[in-house]
Amino acid sequence: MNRRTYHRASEAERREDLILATLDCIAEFGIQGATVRQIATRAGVTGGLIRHYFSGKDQMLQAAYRKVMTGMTETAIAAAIEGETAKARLRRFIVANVTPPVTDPRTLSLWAAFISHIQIDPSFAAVHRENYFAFLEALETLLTAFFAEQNREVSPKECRAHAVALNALVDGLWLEGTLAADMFAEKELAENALISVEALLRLQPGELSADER
Amino acid sequence: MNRRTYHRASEAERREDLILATLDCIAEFGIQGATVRQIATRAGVTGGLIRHYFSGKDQMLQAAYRKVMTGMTETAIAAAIEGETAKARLRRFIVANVTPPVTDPRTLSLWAAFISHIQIDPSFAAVHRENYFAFLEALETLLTAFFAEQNREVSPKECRAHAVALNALVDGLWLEGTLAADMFAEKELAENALISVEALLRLQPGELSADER
DNA sequence: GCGGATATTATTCAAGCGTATAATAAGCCC
DNA sequence: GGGCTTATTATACGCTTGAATAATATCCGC
Repeated sequence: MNRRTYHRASEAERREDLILATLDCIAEFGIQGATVRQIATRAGVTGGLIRHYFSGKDQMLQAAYRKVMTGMTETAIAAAIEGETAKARLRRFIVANVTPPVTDPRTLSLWAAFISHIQIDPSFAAVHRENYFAFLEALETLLTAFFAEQNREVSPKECRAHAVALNALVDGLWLEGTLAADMFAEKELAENALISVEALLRLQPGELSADER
Repeated sequence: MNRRTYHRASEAERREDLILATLDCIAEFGIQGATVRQIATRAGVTGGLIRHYFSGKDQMLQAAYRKVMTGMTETAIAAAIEGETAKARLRRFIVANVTPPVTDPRTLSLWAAFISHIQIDPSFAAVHRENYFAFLEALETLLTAFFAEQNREVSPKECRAHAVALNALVDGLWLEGTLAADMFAEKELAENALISVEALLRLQPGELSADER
């Protein structure tokens, strides 16, 4: 007859906990295994609470998707701004995307689970689109600054095409490197990424990849 | 009291039907919506039959995963062998991977749904690995032949690195082009792919992308 | 065309699902 | 520290799930 004792948390805190628990469950059991009860258990609460913070399970999943994507993009952007020159910033951005914590099997599982829902639920498509544009724009900005720094004239159209190709390469290496992590040493993947990027931009070999710090 | 009339199909035929129905359901309703009953309905049979051909739902999903992946790889390989020179074969292989029917939202949904299960179920990881190797090896073979044709000496190690980068680029463009199909004209994506590949291989601009048939 | 083998249907089962509602413990204000 | 608000628990509900079983329609060899 005795109820569980509990702590009344702040709204922000509780929502965060629920979202993190959602991601844990999806990563561990798949989107099928991420049930309301499982998530609640993981968050240390009871199932009913979810409906107090979200209008339903679907809306919570969507919030979780946002969290994953902004996490990935922000990690790479944060790494980039540490660089002192445009070249260094570009370089750091690329490397961050093929290096932990971005290359993480768990993150990839989550990403894929959400991607597979894009065609089914339009609200997931919107989240994807937001983040794709943010990533592409970040890349384009880095590129434009880099070309300017090199006194190299590149039309906006070319710049966009380069951004699309770089985005593809980075995404692809991220996939490969995370799914077949045992095949690549951590440095190897980053090295390949830099060499490939300098080739894509028609730079001199070593211009990005040479081990300058 | 009257039972449905039905047709006794051959094992191969029935398994095929069930697998196709499984893919339909995953694409349409997500992996959550791909229930035994839904799949059976789609295949025009009743639920119980699934257990007659597969030891369980999971094994059927795995068979469906195999089907999707071999389909994608084989389409690209089939396109490649039509080429007369090594260069043409490489070119056709690349283009096929960023062109319908490979760039198809449905295929991407399926692919992503399965990818998200790799970390959960080791048997899915095995399927992924098989196909990743097959794709990488196909690419490596095409590349080796191409370099030989060009009388260009490239060490096996370099060749492998190039294959990894090309694989990444192709996968990434496939993702981008399929998820944001409205942003790219069909030719535009293939054009970008070819220009990027020739850059990655340090070829002369236009060496692959110039509109030779 | 008949009989036997079996592919397929029909039905049942227990478990788990997302959601709704009512009871209650927690913590802040005065 | 007593009362009010409400975050949280507890419980119940109606459905759906994957799987197991029994009944039966189909078709092949003869």
